[in-house]
Amino acid sequence: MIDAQKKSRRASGRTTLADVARAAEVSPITVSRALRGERGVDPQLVERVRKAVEQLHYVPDPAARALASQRSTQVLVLVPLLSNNLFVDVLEAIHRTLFPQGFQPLIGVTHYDTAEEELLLRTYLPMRPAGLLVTGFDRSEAARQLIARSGVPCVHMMETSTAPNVASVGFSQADAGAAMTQHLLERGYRRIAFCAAQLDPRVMQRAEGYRRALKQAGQYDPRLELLSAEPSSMALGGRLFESLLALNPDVDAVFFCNDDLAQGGLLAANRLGIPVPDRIAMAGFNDLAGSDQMVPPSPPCAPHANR
Amino acid sequence: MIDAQKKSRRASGRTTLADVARAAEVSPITVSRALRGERGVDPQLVERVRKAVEQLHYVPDPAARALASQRSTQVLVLVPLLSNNLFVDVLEAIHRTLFPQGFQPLIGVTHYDTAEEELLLRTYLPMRPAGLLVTGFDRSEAARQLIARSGVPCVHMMETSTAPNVASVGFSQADAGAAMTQHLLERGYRRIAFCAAQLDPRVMQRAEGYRRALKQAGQYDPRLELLSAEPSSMALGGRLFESLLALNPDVDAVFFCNDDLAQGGLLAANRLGIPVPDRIAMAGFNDLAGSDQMVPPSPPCAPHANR
DNA sequence: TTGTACGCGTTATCAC
DNA sequence: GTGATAACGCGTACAA
Repeated sequence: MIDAQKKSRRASGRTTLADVARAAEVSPITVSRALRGERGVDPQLVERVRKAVEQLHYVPDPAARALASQRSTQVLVLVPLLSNNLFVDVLEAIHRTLFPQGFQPLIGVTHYDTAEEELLLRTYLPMRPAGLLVTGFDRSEAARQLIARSGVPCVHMMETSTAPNVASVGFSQADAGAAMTQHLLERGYRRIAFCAAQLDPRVMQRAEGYRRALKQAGQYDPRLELLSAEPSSMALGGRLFESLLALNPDVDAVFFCNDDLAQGGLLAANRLGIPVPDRIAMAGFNDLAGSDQMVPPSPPCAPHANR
Repeated sequence: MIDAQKKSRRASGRTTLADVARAAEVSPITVSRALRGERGVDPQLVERVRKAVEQLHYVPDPAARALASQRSTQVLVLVPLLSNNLFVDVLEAIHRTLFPQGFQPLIGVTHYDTAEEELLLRTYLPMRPAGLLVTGFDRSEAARQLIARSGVPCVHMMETSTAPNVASVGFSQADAGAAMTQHLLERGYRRIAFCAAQLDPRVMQRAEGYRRALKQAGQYDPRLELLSAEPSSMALGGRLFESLLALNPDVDAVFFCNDDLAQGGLLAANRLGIPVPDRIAMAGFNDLAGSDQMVPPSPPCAPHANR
């Protein structure tokens, strides 16, 4: 039994890079380079390494990697909710993109709470994720500094920014809100209400777009805005719709800030025997599951990107 | 400039345990013990350490911890889907329990695909998670062995097992399916259909319970079972319902294996002008969001546990 | 292109 | 109860 066989007191039993190196008769660093696909390694050695890896069933240790390189392969992704399918779709797309490249999404849920987001950042940033994806720009100053000082590359999702050194991917929520309102105006509706819940920044930006479009058309009436800070739900959509009708009997269209509210509003209208869209038109947002099953159904949307 | 100050070529700039040890004038291992709340450390030293940690803004390095201890603080959680709110609720409950205890859920989505689950295990088990939560018992033999050989403590969710050395938390899906069917029988329904999608193990177990109850009552008719391997959705629920009526005009009740199917079936009935439950009764499963907004609404459920 | 030497930051082991 | 020492498994820096 030679030296290489002597057992350490702490042996984890794990096959290590050094084991592979011995088997392939190269130095450990060559194995490391070969495994990470670093170029500039003799193809013959790469092949020797590959065989040794296979024979020994070698699997790299992520913790040792992270410690030595100061970077893990996890990508921290912070979303407000999982109960809104919009974010589930986003997470699926992120996984489909990252995972095959050797990165793993690490999901954190903020519940639209900046304090919770801050806590998640404090917990996960020390893991030195390879990247960070956050939702929108609404966060605590402390969170902003945590991100900046961590040095972890950060991309903002679901909103856009033109600020320098800020990466973002999304669309203008305000423009989208204005476009929806404009569409209703073009269909001939004049008393267009806006029903919203959650009141997160993106909802408020859509509200801003709604106002902009109506003011431009000279049709803006603040009484037609019904905002609730409650979490969005079908039940709330129904209640908002009933309140709206009671407060403004002359309303002829409703722009719900999210599809679940719209679904609830539509079901309430069905219950109350109010014809849609003859008596009142309804518009939703985000094309959530089930909207195509309503009575009347929402029109088909263009297929989502990145599906 | 003394020895302790000499800069390594690779200084990461990070404050380390050793820094804290110097500041608190104790050895590194004492800091380590104090921070992990190991008992048997002099309270005065613990306090000195606490102060030094605060002054230096020390944050432990998870990678170094994981490497030295062979255990991370992440808990791998594998669920089939995020688009079913049932699993989102489960994940929320898991987070609420683990996170305050210093563990972080690491979410993986299998899409009911055993190959995908296996790949996730191969990717994440090398991170040496502190624990593993998987959904049900339906997995590849390779996956089973990966789990067993990893030595990571594993709990199975959503189903139960009496096998030795198997930890599980859940209820009997078969018994639940039988109970639902029994309830419909007791209400006087006789031609009770079962509409299912996805056909994952838990759905099939509920189907088994459905059959058991009907056979026992002498009312079982295989023609009343409508199973589709498609993913569950409201749209599919509507289609299944329409097929069911066309194939079995005498059906007087439907047990949908999941609430989204039931919602779709109910909306289809509304569209077709079929009175529910007068012409046909409907039952769903899992109490998903929105079921209380249907026409007629689902009766209120007991509050979920662990909320 | 390949290798040597060492550091990454922490915890296990064992002695005191 | 506390500490010295040596891992843990890999990547960086620099030399050859």
